[in-house]
Amino acid sequence: MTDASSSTAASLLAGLNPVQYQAVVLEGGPGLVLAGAGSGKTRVLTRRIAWLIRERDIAPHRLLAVTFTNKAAGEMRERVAALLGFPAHGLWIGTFHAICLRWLRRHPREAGYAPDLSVYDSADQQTLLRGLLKEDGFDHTPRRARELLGIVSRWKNRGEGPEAAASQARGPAQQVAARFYRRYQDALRARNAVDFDDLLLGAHRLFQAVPEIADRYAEQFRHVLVDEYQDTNHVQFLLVERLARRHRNLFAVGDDDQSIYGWRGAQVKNILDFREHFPEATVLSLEQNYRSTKTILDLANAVIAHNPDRWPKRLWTERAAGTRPQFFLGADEDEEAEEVARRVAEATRAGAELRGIAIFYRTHAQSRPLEDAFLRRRIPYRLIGGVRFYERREVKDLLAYLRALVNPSDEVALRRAVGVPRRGIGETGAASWLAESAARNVDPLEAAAGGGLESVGARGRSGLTEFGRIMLEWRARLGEPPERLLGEIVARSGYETYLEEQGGDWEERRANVRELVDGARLFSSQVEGGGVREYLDQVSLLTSADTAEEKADAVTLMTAHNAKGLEFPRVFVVGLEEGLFPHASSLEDPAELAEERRLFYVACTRAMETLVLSASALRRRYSSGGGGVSRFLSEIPAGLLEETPCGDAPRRAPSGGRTLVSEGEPFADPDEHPLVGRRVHHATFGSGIVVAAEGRGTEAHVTVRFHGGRSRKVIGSYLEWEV
DNA sequence: GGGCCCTCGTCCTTA
DNA sequence: ACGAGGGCCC
Repeated sequence: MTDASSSTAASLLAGLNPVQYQAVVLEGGPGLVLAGAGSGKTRVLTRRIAWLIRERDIAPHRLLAVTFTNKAAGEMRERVAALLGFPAHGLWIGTFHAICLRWLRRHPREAGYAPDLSVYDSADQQTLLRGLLKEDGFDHTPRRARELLGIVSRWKNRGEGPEAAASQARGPAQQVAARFYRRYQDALRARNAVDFDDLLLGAHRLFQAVPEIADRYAEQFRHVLVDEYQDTNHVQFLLVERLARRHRNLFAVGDDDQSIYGWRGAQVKNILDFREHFPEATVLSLEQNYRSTKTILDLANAVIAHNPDRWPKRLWTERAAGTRPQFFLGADEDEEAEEVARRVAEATRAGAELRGIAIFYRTHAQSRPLEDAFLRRRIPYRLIGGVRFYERREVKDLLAYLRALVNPSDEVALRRAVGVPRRGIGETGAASWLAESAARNVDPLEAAAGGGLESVGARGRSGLTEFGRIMLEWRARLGEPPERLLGEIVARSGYETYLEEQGGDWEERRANVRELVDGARLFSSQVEGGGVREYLDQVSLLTSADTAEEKADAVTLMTAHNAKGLEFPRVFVVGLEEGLFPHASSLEDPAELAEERRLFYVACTRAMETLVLSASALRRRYSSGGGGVSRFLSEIPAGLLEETPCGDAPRRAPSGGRTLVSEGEPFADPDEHPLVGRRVHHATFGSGIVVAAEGRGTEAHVTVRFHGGRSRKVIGSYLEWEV
């Protein structure tokens, strides 16, 4: 489906089915388009924007389009330009977060912030909250901080402040969260910082506090278009409702079956109640799927049918049945991954392109065995998400310098910057420095440069003074392009030398540092007037998909959440086990379980031609093998899924890495080496994994699940044991 | 005491 | 990859 550029009006409407057509040309009030998976909603959105600009003469700056990722925004912008034959300058298109940040930058005072505010990512949030918890003697483990931040985030996404939270907090965790909600907000404000939720909330408060500003935007935006409407939260609803109040042209596109962000406050309710909020709304339903073969669609439909409270619809296709989706069970995660890699290799021998193949999993931690398997077979892959480039330590270290320069109140950034490279200022020294600066009401960098801080020990003082001086020098040069300042920081802070001294994978880290500077250079060359502030804004709102290398022919590995909105000819969904997918934390709650099922539905409906599902009998980290295969598999009607063996030949000993040791050896100290879970090799049956054991030493009777899922009881001494 | 380096256990999903 | 905890050095 390529939208070729053309200059005739008809071409904007050509090739659309009747409902798509109606959606593109919808006028005179709000519209909700229920767009099933693969029903061409991106096409509808881009054609509609182009149509409004060209056929209805709406100036681009009077259109606001909200997308779910920056990448989607960029692609949509390009497609619209291609349709129009010229770029739509001035078009407001981006994620809610990016657009809200833009408003906060334009009206910081009215929103209650000083200019140059910092955007805190989840790591910064944790650093901040953990500090507060520690101060008050509360549990300040990362896990606890994450839990509390999750609770606070849900309040924020409902638009509830600390008071409302305090009055409704139930149970010990919520009460602690409510207590620290206020303090956390105060701490953010003191640092002139916002977290991701505050971006939305801040814009909402801005519109409430200064209705004239809201009215101005509501007047400006003749049309407001929102993609992935099922994943909007209450505050986002309030924002679009406010912006569409004047012209009533809210155009929402979404699919209640693909709502997968309930845990961060999204409410399907926004779709289900659309008619109540906008009684005059036109509701259209896109039910023809153009993406998947019939069997894949049938499978997905069968699973999602197990969810209650759905907007009634039935997705259909004209496509042929195609290849029946397959399932296989690996003995453990390594074997499962190995089988995925084997099938990928097989597909490429049959002519498949690697870029058309994707592997989806529930959690990032599952990528490791897959990466290993692809590395062993020398199959190129690209990993989306996981440890993202801009979350790497060396990258965050250097960006902390820029943040601290831009926003002198950003203590999280100041502490980080002063600590790397080491300057003799540790946690205590930094705390004294910042406390004394605050008490004396002086800028921390000025105070540091002055060298007169009494509370900082003699040993760290010279390092701190030097840090303050150099930072002040750089701060005076904030008008320079980001790459020049970054380059300066790298060179004069001695950061690369520091990396080298740290050893380990320092060369890779140094490469990342250089890539960071190159990225900044690219930014300045592409963004007009793109200074350090704009650069920081951009990197703090990047999505994991934004940094992916597009051109490479490689298999794509990502979480099912990241898969939303994408499609691939060949899809693998791995790790289908109770406790993993559905995730253990969802098993108690029917609503969360339904969301897991939607997530599985999203994963399956990405597939165009072939779909392979898999699980492993034993998994080291999560359900520890007790969970069994996912209930979602049993929800698939018998005829729609073909059970296939996992592998055929006994595994050859991998070259390098693992080694097989001779019989008996691991039994030298059986107490230190539990037998269950060990990988073994048998002369006749091949390799497998121990699932049960009786006795110990060479006399042990062990049950082994071999390749292909067959289990056998054998004597320990007949096996080679992998270490 | 403070700074810093080492090892070891833990990690769901994200703008 | 990150923090906690232990040990070493100033």
